[in-house]
Amino acid sequence: MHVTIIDDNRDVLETYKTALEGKFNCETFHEPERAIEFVKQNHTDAILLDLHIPQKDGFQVYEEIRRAKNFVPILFLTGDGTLPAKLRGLEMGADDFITKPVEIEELAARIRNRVQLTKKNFHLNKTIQFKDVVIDLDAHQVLMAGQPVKLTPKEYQLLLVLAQNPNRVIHKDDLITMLWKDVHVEVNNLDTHFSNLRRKLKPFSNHVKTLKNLGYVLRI
Amino acid sequence: MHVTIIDDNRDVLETYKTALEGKFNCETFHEPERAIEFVKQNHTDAILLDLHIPQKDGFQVYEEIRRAKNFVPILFLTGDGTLPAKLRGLEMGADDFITKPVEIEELAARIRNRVQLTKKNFHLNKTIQFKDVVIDLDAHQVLMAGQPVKLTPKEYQLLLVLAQNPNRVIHKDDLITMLWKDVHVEVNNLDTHFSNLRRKLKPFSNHVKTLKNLGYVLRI
DNA sequence: CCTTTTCCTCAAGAAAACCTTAAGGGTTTC
DNA sequence: GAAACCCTTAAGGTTTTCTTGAGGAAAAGG
Repeated sequence: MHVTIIDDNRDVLETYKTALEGKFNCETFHEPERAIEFVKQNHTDAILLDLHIPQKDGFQVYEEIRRAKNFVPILFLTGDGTLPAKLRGLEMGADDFITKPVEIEELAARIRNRVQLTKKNFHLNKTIQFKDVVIDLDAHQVLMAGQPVKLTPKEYQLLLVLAQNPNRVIHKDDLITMLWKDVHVEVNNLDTHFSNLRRKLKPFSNHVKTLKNLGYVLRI
Repeated sequence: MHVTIIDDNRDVLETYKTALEGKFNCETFHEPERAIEFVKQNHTDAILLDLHIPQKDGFQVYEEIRRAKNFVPILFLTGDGTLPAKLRGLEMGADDFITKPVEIEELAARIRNRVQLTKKNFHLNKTIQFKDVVIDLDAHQVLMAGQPVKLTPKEYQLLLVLAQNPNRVIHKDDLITMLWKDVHVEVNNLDTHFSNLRRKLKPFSNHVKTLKNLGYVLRI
């Protein structure tokens, strides 16, 4: 199981890393930017996030990661156990809010707990079905009326992101970040792929809605 | 939101009930059997479960409820903060393990957090509701009596600001600042958007009141 | 009751965002 | 080396949304 730990204090980072090393594979970061970049591009089962990191506000880091990976468990682990901080963290949808000091065993248990619960729920949506359209997330395949639809990688990625977040608007910027990382492309590029996707997905394509100035959403 | 609280100590039960009463609809039980029966037959958004209840082991109660309702959030709330208890509770898949004493605000936040996460996993969105109008924040969609209402971005923003501050007058200048930042626009522009919004929201629109020389307010 | 101010509605032009098509350049496959 | 496939960009057309001004209605204040 892979756990990503983010904390500005290298000593603390090292402490937790060694303590958890036997139980998980740990990746540690003391620069939030690096961490965000890593998390976007690699799989991780859970993220341990300290609130007080210098360059960026911890809550802000949370938001960025959450936008990129909607379902990964993010646990706040912090020395700031004040009520307002807790309330805000929980309010934002953090998967846990753990105040230091904490026993390593409990910390590990809470991480495992979160990963376990996420998995339990995730298996609910391995395939997305609507009318005669089946999106099989595992098989990387889309079926319409039983017939496979041939999508290019970019088209499939787009559909996948939307399908994993049905009825949730995904911003154009986020889509571009997810598909192209840091490479700059024209916004129109995205439009073109959507155009092609819609053509191939007709008549299902009227479920792929555009929200002007915002982004796209899969309405089911 | 409905919360079911289970604790053998009636005083404690009463304490938490009154403390949470303003925030949730609470059902309290000091006999686990009754609680299990109730939970099986009624809807509840979350369950607060004390470990040390006499007739039955708390973990056992947990298992029974979990079997009956696989996805309802169950939070252990207990005075027994020993590590083994915590580990066991988390290991079993409890949604949280809270050690008394705990501030009511945090408790409430943790309950809300768990309910929210459960919704998210079932792809249920954050919403604001007034009468038969539902504002779906994730989908950026407004429903009236179940029917979608097509709003332009500006209209949606206006409605959202008012809905997030119900019964509070928002000054025109503030609205303009929120929607246009530093760009200068005629005040009439705002009026026009409100006019369009009201037309689309009829008959709900009589809740959108104008206060001359002050601003607008959403009266509920 | 009249004046002034503020607000509402309508209509039309302007602006912005979006969609589609087509063409060129990579890359992979045969 | 050719063909097929995919990605990217530009350009033009289309649609949607924004903005403004004007006239009338409603409220406020004397």
